[in-house]
Amino acid sequence: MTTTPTRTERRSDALTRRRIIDTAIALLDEGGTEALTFRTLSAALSTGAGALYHHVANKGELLAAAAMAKLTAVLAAAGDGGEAAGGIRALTTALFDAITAHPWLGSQLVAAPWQPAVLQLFDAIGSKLTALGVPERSQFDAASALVHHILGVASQYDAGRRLAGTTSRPVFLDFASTPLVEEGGEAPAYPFLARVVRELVEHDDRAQFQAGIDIILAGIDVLTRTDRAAVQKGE
Amino acid sequence: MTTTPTRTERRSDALTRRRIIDTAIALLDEGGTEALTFRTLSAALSTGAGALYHHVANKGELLAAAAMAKLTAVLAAAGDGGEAAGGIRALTTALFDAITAHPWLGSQLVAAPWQPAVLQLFDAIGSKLTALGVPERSQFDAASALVHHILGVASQYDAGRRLAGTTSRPVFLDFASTPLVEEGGEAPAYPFLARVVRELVEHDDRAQFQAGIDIILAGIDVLTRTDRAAVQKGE
DNA sequence: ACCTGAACACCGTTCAAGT
DNA sequence: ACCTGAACACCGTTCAAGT
Repeated sequence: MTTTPTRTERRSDALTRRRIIDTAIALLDEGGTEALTFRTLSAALSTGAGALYHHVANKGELLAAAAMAKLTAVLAAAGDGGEAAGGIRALTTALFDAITAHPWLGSQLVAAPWQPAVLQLFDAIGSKLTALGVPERSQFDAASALVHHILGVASQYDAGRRLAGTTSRPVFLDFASTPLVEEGGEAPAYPFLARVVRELVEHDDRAQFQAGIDIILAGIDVLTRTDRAAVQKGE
Repeated sequence: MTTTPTRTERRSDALTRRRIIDTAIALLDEGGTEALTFRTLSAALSTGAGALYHHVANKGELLAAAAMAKLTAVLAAAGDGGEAAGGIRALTTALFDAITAHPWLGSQLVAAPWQPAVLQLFDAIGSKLTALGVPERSQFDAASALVHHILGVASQYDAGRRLAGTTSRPVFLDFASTPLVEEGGEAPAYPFLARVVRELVEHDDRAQFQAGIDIILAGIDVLTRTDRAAVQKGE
């Protein structure tokens, strides 16, 4: 109960980089990207806007740090999940759920894909591919394909959330596809969209995400078999 | 030579939606996203900033219209490319090249994935999948996976370009991966990254993009065969 | 060394006033 | 109906002045 305060952190409300990032995450989780401002953040911390610059370089670095903290927590919570293909599915699904619950995370990963958070994600996926037996020369392409799929879905989801403010998604899709389909009079200008528009509206985001992962995993499996066959033939 | 001017467009410099969008595209192509402002745009058009709002609703709509115009041009220039898997490769590669040459296009597609431009892209890819013989129930997932991969790569590329302003990419990657790898003392914290970091730095973006497309196409092929076998068995 | 908060240099957008 | 351009309500960031 009587914890001895350290020299650097006497009071629990001392302004520190960790506390800034945690508060930023809280604001982002509650109100999305637009809720985080150096003004709202400094107000939440009961300090001046300029004070924050003593602990973070700028807003980009702050967002990257927030994303890194969040991603680390998500990956840790997801656990190991095993080393087979199921482990990759568990990891990617956990990430999808995190992005769904915290859309700002997805948009941040997409906005700056070279940030540490994305590198960590890349590494987590790549390690599992190695354990899965994917040949060395294909691991990089395979990991990239999986990460790109996650980033692509992440961008979709964040935009969908932004849209939700103005109109519900099914309504919007109806609006978006109808003029395209009927344009031109006779033959539909966008035949494929016209045919699958019902699926577009009614589909389950999560199931579709996993279907995409499965397609990529199947492709990776083909790559692995091809490579093994080539090795056996002596090349 | 003596073209009769229409009633609505007497002078060639009349302020019109088409001219606004074309000028916006020119600014974006020259200086990237940050070069397009209602102030720079109105200056380039020799008009007031407020005048633009008589022809476009807001900046989001302007960017969506610019992306749509650019994408339509790209898809038209790419031609049909045939209906087989090679047609999809031709189409996606043309898109990659367009995003490489005009990074603002990629970031705009990523920022608002429900915009007409993305729907058009989705349709173009979906139509080719139909012709390729992908079973009806899998077309949506397959098209989504391909579009997501394109969007994922698009986000990577735009961010890479933004980085290029401060430091070259190889240097940045060295900076980004080194502390991660050496952290912790003995065992590398990011074993996969440490192993493939050379590939990360030296890889060819275009080849990697195509490798990703090939992985997805291989996965789609597996899906197609599985479905055909199921149909033959009677289900 | 850290914090304050007014000030600066931008944005997108609006709107009374003109034509 | 269209255009003008000053004004408004925001941003991220800086910096002299305090403690």
